[in-house]
Amino acid sequence: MAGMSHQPYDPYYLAVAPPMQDYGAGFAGGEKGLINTLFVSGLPDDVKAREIHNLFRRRPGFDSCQLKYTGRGNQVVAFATFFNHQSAIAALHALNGVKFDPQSGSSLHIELARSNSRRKRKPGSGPYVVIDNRSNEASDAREPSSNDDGDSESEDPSKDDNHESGNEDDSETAKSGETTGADGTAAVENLSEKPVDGNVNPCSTLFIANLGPNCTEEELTQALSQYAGFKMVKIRGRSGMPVAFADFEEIEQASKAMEELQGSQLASSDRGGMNIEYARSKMRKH
DNA sequence: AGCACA
Repeated sequence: MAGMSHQPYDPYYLAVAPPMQDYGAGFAGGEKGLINTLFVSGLPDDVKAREIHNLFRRRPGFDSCQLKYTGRGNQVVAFATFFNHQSAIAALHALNGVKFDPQSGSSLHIELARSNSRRKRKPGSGPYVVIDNRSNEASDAREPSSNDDGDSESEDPSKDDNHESGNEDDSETAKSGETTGADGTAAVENLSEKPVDGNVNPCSTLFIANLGPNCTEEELTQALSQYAGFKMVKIRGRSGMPVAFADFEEIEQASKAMEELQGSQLASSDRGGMNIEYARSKMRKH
């Protein structure tokens, strides 16, 4: 967990926010000037804010979202805000193009928002909010901003109030084992304990499983190339359950990619999100 | 849970 100093960057996506807004100290964003909000369209007009929230809530670095009835026709759009730019990008790649409603066949179109959501996360407000600009229709779509998420999983609303800046790993890093001292010293040696991430030894090659049958190396490259140090990805075992190996220059870079892409779903996937682990051995040089 | 290429 120690000093990873540089952020990966991707020239395609380094969108810079217009300077006219104030990113004050209370703003949820990390790196100032970078877009960390996604604009979501292609939603069915009966979409609920809860659904949007469920769509994004598991993405690493997710902060909050809002559903907006534009008032133009029945168009509905949504904004999802993340704690930093890269998390937003990762979620974009993970969810762009996925079928949102199998019945209607509508698929999501996700892009970076033109500007960041300025909405501060107030202590009282829920994880999602609805803005209804429709003119005269019945206000049947009001959503309480409380937790009626549908599926109840372990969620702890009490710990996501204060992400001000630079949260490299705001996720659950140390959960099993009290080796992380409150004094800041993280003693990471506990011999009689299985690795925290359920994984083996760190490796600069990643093993990626739970891919859909028609996942391509191109698609994976799309998602992976946003991370610094990415070299290449290879798909193996095309029969039934394809897996992939993604090679990075450095272990730290592989770790970063794994953290952020863990569980994210590719557009091609017909199952859940990717399952990423360190590979057992480094990809051989080509 | 599924880890290849040489």
